[in-house]
Amino acid sequence: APESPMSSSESVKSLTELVQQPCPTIEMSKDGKSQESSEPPASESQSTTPLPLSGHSALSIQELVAMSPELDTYGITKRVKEVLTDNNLGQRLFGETILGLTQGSVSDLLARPKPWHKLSLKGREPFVRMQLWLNDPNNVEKLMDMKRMEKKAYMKRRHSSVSDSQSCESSSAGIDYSQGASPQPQHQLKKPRVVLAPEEKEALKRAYQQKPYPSPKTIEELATQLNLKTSTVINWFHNYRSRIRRELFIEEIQAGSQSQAGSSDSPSARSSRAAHGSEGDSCDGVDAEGPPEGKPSGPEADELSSAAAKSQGGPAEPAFEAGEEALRGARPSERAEPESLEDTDDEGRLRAPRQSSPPAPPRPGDALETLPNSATEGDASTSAASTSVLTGESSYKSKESSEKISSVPSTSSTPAAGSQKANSLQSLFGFSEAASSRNTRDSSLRKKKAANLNNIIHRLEKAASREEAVEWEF
DNA sequence: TTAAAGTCAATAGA
DNA sequence: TCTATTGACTTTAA
Repeated sequence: APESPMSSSESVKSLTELVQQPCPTIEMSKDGKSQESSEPPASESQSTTPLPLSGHSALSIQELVAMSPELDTYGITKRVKEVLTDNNLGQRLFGETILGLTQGSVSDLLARPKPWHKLSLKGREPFVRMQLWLNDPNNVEKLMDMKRMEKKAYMKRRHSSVSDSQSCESSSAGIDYSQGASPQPQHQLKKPRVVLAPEEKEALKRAYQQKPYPSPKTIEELATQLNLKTSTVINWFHNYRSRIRRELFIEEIQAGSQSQAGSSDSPSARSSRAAHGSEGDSCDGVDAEGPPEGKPSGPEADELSSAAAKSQGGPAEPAFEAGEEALRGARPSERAEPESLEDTDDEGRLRAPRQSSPPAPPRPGDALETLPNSATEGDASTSAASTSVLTGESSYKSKESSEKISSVPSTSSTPAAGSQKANSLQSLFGFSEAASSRNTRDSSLRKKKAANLNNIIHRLEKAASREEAVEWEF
């Protein structure tokens, strides 16, 4: 990001002006996909930002991001969701035209926003775009227009293709057809998507509980036992770790916002929260937040924690047993000897489901639950420190910041709004509603944090083994 | 080099 | 048709 030579106050001002701009023009990007551009962060060229900045474009989006005050990502997504649903606008349209992201990414982003201070510059971009969009008084109209245009274009296309039977337009279509028609031609242009069986996921989760950062050897073993590609196992761990991390973030955010009792939730926002809350796990077993209304450990209960519990050597769990059975039948995977699948330390308790040893494996891990939740506590201070004059972006925030900070220090550093500058930005980046109030599920959160802590421990151990001298910060 | 962060895009389910 | 999930890939950061 371009470091701005401006003083903070100047940047506040310009940013304020910038974002407040009603935005007379929206040069719609021809196409949402702008990602590739990977413009150099320092680039001044405005042309590098194909998406509508919804405001004047003296600055590139990168610059905007760089000088943006801390934004309440959760509040922003909440509002965006409201606006979209209220106006019957889809994520795809919104994502492609406003954010330059695909539908899936948008869905993910809206459902699980990371706290601002946890985001990289790149990661902040969509939030800045969303904020700008929210501030644009004509945002909905514009999107509606887009929608209409798309529809029209679609109709037109369909029309022409109908009348002009032979060419179903688009060269790409040809590929698809040939692909579908003749299996032969190009051997899979695309490799088929791997879909892990529930049992495989279970096994991987248990492995994760045992070792969030498995050694290459362990990965190899897992892959062999589950009959998966090594890369699949590696990817799974990467994904799982990062998704667990995110779950923790939102847990904290929610815990924080609810602990300060915000009953002013708007219905739609509430419903959306509830919706994904009840969904349970978003990262497949990571459990977005476990049971919505405090069901302690039902079938839907926090998977992460239950996984931890499971891995603790608790009694065999029915579901799991079933899973093993399924795996046994489903996978022809010739499992190695009934030995510990893990090269794991001492206990080597983890076992992937295998034919030879159907009974539930002992599961280590429960102890985690009792661990202090220091897991993510680290950045509270740093983020707070990073909070600049620019902060104080939201009334919503400022209203709760103090409590939030005390209740959930690690969530998102919340600036204490106060200065005039902050106020001016409040109007800019202000959020109209209070945080949604939700029932806390402390234990769930605790468990997750414990898992995270476990994760950290692994890293510490790893680092220690490398004999690194480090100053640990937590 | 490795892990994290950020996305894509295929899919499933509503 | 829309949203959510998730394996894989790309980029970024350490």
